[in-house]
Amino acid sequence: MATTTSTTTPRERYRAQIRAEIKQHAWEQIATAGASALSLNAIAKQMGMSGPALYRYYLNRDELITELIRDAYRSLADAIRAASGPGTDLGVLAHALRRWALDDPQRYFLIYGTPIPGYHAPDDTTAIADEIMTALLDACPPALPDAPASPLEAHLEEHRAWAADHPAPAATLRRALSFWTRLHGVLSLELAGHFTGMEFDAALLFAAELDDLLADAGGPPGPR
Amino acid sequence: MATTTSTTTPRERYRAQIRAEIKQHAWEQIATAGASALSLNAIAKQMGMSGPALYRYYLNRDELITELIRDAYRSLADAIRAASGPGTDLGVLAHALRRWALDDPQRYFLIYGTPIPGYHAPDDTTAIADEIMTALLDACPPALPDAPASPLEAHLEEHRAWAADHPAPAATLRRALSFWTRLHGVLSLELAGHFTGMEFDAALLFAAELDDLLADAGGPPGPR
DNA sequence: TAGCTTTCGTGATAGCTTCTAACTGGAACA
DNA sequence: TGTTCCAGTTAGAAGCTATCACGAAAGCTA
Repeated sequence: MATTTSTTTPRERYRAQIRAEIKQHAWEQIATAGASALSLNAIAKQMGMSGPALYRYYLNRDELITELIRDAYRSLADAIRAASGPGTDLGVLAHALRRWALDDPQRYFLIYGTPIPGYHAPDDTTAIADEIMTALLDACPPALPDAPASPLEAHLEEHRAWAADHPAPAATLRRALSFWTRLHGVLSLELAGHFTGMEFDAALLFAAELDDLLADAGGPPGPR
Repeated sequence: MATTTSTTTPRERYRAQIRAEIKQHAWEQIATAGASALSLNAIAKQMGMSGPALYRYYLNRDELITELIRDAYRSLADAIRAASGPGTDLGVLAHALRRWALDDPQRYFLIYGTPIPGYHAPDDTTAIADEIMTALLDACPPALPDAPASPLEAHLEEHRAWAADHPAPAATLRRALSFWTRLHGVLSLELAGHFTGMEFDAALLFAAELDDLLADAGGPPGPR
């Protein structure tokens, strides 16, 4: 039996484990009380040690939250990539997104929720966001060549730096943006509970919006 | 010159003025640092009095925030109503919504941002939400009678308690929901800064989404 | 006008938070 | 077997929410 000889020192392994344990408790707190209620002190007590001990592992509360945001982004990108493939369409991606969001709403809001005015997301999250956008563009069906370019598409033709390394035409960029904003619109309101008073099934609204997005690709009229 | 004889006592008037002043400082704090950073202590100091004094005017921090949420809802409803009228279409409403949102992003997020798991919005906000939804339904163009009913519309036909006092058909309800979720999707991501990296103009995306919503009403194909 | 009552603002205090500083004990390493 | 490094401790500063008891001021009423 080959015990995997790691290149890390015992101290490093211990450190990594404690850091992971801290994050796990942090996620539990966030899921039940939201990110604003996250308390380093409470985490320390749950782990059976005194408050200041955690500062050996995270510089401060912000650094921990930043890492949680990074992990959330990473997790979303993984979920999207797991659903992506050579023949995937937007529908598969959409349902992967929805399942990921419903799986832990507060994790979703950590990325797409209320921004803190002063706070800036770490740089590597933009790389992950790019990765997600690329998967999205890949899944977009090829645009119809005969459709007239809208003002937005003309604008995107000249402002496509965010998709510079993707060959998709402006019509596809616009489709990807609509996919993103429309599904986020439904998901965000659903997760925030804005539909609770009304008795309809948010899943059907999500599906209908998705249908519209897919229908606009093929030939038929699309609206209803 | 008739000095308006008010029915309120001096004490009540003073109280109302201080409460308003507190709220004003609260809005400033929220605009610059977000709602989670709102500090009663800091407000008291800004007003030149000691911390506990504020508890004469608001039971606690939550009650102040609740009132701010109520005011935000009220303000949104007023903005929508001001834009509404006998002949208004969805476009006018959409731009009123967008202007209101851009005017104070944190106020928008106070309503539509990350929900606090434990917190429940006050009951009267649902009444205001209904008012907004009614204005929205009123502005929706009459649905085409020949369009086939989608699964969502069939579902809405049976779950329309939230629009019980409005004669609009299911197709219109679906249109209103799409209007809400799509525009919120664009606005929310724009205000949260998720478009900042990409260089395109969010206003054009908003306009394009609005065009799609309006086009689906009239006859022509709609997509592009 | 005089006195009573209500209410406003204060300082003190408890308990929570983040975060720093100094110290101790033990594990890893040479 | 030392020596070094680091984890975790307690103490403490500064901030927060929130409660309490007190004094003072303002309004209401006789």
